[in-house]
Amino acid sequence: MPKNAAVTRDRIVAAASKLFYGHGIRAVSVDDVAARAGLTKRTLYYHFRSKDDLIAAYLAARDEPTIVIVMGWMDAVQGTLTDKLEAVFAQMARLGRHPKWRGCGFLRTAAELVTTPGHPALKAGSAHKKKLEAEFAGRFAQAGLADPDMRARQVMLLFDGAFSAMLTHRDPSYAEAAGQAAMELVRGEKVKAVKRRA
Amino acid sequence: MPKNAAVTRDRIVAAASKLFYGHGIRAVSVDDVAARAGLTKRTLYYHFRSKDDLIAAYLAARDEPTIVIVMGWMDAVQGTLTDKLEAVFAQMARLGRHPKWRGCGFLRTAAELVTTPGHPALKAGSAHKKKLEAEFAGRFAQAGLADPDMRARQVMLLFDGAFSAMLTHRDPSYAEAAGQAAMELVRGEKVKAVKRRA
DNA sequence: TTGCGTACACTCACTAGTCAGTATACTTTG
DNA sequence: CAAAGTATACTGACTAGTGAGTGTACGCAA
Repeated sequence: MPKNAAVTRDRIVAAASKLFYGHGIRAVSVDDVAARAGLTKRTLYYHFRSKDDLIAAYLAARDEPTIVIVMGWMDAVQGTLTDKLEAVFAQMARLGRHPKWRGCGFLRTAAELVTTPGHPALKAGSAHKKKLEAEFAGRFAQAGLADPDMRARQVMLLFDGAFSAMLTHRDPSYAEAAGQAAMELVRGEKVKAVKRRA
Repeated sequence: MPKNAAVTRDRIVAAASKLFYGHGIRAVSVDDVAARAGLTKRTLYYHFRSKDDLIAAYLAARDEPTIVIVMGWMDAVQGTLTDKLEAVFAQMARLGRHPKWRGCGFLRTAAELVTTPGHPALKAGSAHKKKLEAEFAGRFAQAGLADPDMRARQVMLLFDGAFSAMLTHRDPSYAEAAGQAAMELVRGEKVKAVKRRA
């Protein structure tokens, strides 16, 4: 029974997402993805030109939902900016405690594909991180920080550092340490913005 | 003419190091390493039990030299602690500008081997990062910071975050941003230690 | 009845690891 | 001290399996 092409495609991406995130890009074969999606490799190649295309689709599918989740953590908290930042990193630590957690899919993909500079998945990863940084910057600007862009960048560095350290040491407390640093950096900056906008 | 075993072993590790760092663990075959070392795969398997052993040897060989380099950056600077930190991250940015730079070998290996929890290479990676953190903590304690361990951890988070962001965006300026954050965190802490030690 | 979506069976290159055997150097023994 | 034996360091050819990607045929829907 031929299904709607978009539905099948989504099923393939969902299978790829589970496997690529869980085991890594190179560790997962196209056959594995096809089997998990419940169809043959030939069908997969009908919907995707190559494995590289599939990898790019995997990260593209993770972009928006990830940002919604992280910003959801932030916006769910009623309180000061530092309260919100604390929540973000606390939630990150919570994720890190889950047995199926395998770090940041974007960073791990960047690490694996480092030798193929123009790869669409790498562009997707870079764009994703920049979007997240911009979201932070927007929140920081609204809260009146003097240099919201700089602070957003610093928080992103702590964010990615926390991912890396949690992965390296399998210890979620690194996320909390990162949260403390983020709070401290932002606290030192508060309320200066009123003088700014000339 | 049979050579000294240690010499050959070192040549294999050197070849593995170049290839694993340059292309990634899974992207490099045992044949590739053997060819680069100028011997046959069978000889490589005479010196190493498995590819996993070779991976572990690769990271083990990078541990000490890496720490010496980073701490060398720090100790080479005559000046305040913040001057030293600025230098560390500036040197990091300089590395990132090199065309052969491929991020942090330890972090990339951790990302690739994430599905094999007990892997000796992962332990080596974790131990390496902890050692570097301890080196920072030692310097911070000597400089009189109130909580050198916490600050060292925060600096390591920025350090690994800078690696990740530089790799993601191919932009060394992230290391400089991380350096600014590190300096700010440490500056807020200075000289409190005199009151501490009860 | 066209063409979209699917499956089976296949290619060919590559992968970790092994088998059996060899040349050289060191050690033991008559 | 010379011959025989043994450990060391090494090789080429191989196995058994996996990798991405493809040629072709078939069924179903509009």
